[in-house]
Amino acid sequence: MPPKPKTAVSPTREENYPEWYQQVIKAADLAENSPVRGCMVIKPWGYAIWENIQRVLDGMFKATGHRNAYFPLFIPKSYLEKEAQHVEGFAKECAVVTHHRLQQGKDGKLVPAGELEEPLVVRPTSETIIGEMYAKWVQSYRDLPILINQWANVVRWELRTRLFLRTTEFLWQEGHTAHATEEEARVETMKMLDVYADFAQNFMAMPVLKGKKTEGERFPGAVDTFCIEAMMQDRKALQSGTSHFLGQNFAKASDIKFLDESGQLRHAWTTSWGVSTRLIGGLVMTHSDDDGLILPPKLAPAHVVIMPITFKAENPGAVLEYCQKLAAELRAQTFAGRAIEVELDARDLRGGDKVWSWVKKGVPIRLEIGPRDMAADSVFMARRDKATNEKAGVPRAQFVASVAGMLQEMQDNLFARAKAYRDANFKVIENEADFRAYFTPPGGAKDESDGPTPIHGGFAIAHFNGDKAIEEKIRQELAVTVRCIPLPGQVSGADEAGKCIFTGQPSPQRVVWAKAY
RNA sequence: CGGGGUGUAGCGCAGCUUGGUUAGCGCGUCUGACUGGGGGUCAGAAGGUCGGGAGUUCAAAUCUCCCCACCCCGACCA
Repeated sequence: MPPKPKTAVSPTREENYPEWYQQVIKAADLAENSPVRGCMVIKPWGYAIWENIQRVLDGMFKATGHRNAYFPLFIPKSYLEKEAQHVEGFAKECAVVTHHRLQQGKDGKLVPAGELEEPLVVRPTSETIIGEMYAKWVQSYRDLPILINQWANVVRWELRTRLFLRTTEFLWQEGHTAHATEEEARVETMKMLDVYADFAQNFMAMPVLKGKKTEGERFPGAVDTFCIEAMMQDRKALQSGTSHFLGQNFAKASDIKFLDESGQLRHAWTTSWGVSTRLIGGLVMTHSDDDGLILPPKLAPAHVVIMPITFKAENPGAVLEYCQKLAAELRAQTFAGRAIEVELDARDLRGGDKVWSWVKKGVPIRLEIGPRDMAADSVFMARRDKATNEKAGVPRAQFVASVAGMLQEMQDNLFARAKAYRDANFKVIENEADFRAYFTPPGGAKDESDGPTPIHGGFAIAHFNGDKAIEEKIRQELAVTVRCIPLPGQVSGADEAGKCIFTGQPSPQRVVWAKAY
């Protein structure tokens, strides 16, 4: 029997970060791998987080004038072929439906039959089919803008997958808008980028950088791709949301045309923007520790868990009743615009198991309530953002009155902690030698073929003149890429001109380099 | 699709080189008792086509051949 681990999750982040990530997901019961390779089963606790993400974002989309609709899962192959770069970008990872029926074969097994005249592609994204519909809906400038979002699943046949971060099928939302002018479409692109940044920082408590992608990292078919980039605890970057200015590329491919005020026939300008279940991976890797998940209160499926301690109570029923009454009191409180969510866990489990199960699930506040607490009319409280054994008795009334404030404080603490970590691992780099040293792990391991490399590096802020060949060379040699060209004011010192650290050529500003998911 | 590796109980593994009675171990699971505010102890129980097929042999988890699946690395990616 191996020695009992000191932490609820093993290995620890330090020991093996990728494995730790998997173990946190398992310990928190968020999701598991499915029988279908590369696809995941999102379990209730994980799905509840997604539902909270959906609820908040959906409200933000509605508030910015968007409406939900739903477009088909299947896209005729010919649609995908309309935009050249788009084809190139997605063709290699499409699931294709070629038949519509199964028949019993000679050996009794089912074989596909009824071949389709035109194969259908399972959507990897919906620009093409939505464009096709918009072309019908738009005749006049009076029909614009169209501001639509859809919540859907998409399939990208990835070769290497990781729960939440990259799966063959994933859930997301994709906004698709069409506008009469370039200016309006550009404003829309930036507006939604701001919505994502706002959501990431104020709800996920995940600091993000807003920036623009380089040509190589751009969405296939887009004119400009903007992104929010977050730093995980292994100091790698996670692209957490994207907003694309598509110019007239898709409007031309799908023939979205309208007559303007002067009677001129013009192509519309379109945008698209999305975030996915990958955000849950970001949530895990931003806040969690070696005891499991830590949830920002605003997205936690439960804010408070109450565990009645009834084993040596003379009257267990009274303790339970006290807990139920407390739960009702708490539910009457609001936090961040919704009722406080309370779990009352009266399962017949040993105390330790029960407590640790909620620690691992990341519930912000845990209450253990036994006869002694009831007698004192108090609660015995622990917070997930503090040490597990740091518990204290608090008078019940005081706790109820302060719970919302405490949750907000935890939300703020998580953000502050994540931001401090990110800022501590931001480094302005002025020459190539320092750059290479920064991204070379201790011990000098080149890649991860001999196991995970120690946590190292971070976000490097360095001048770069945009040479694609150099970007590719750095990617090959160091597995480091330009995560984004930060928008003005996002990174202090990034906006000034200088010289590219690789070529010495003039560079208009510094860009953000990092290893990425 | 190239290189490497692994398939034995729910999970992790031993056994295989040197074939030999009812195939083991750890964890987990279930039941009960004692317990219990840092995940406890004891007793008992369930659970296996040894990835599949063919062959060699008196005898195959073990040797041979074929097939399948999965994992890791590379190329590609939200």
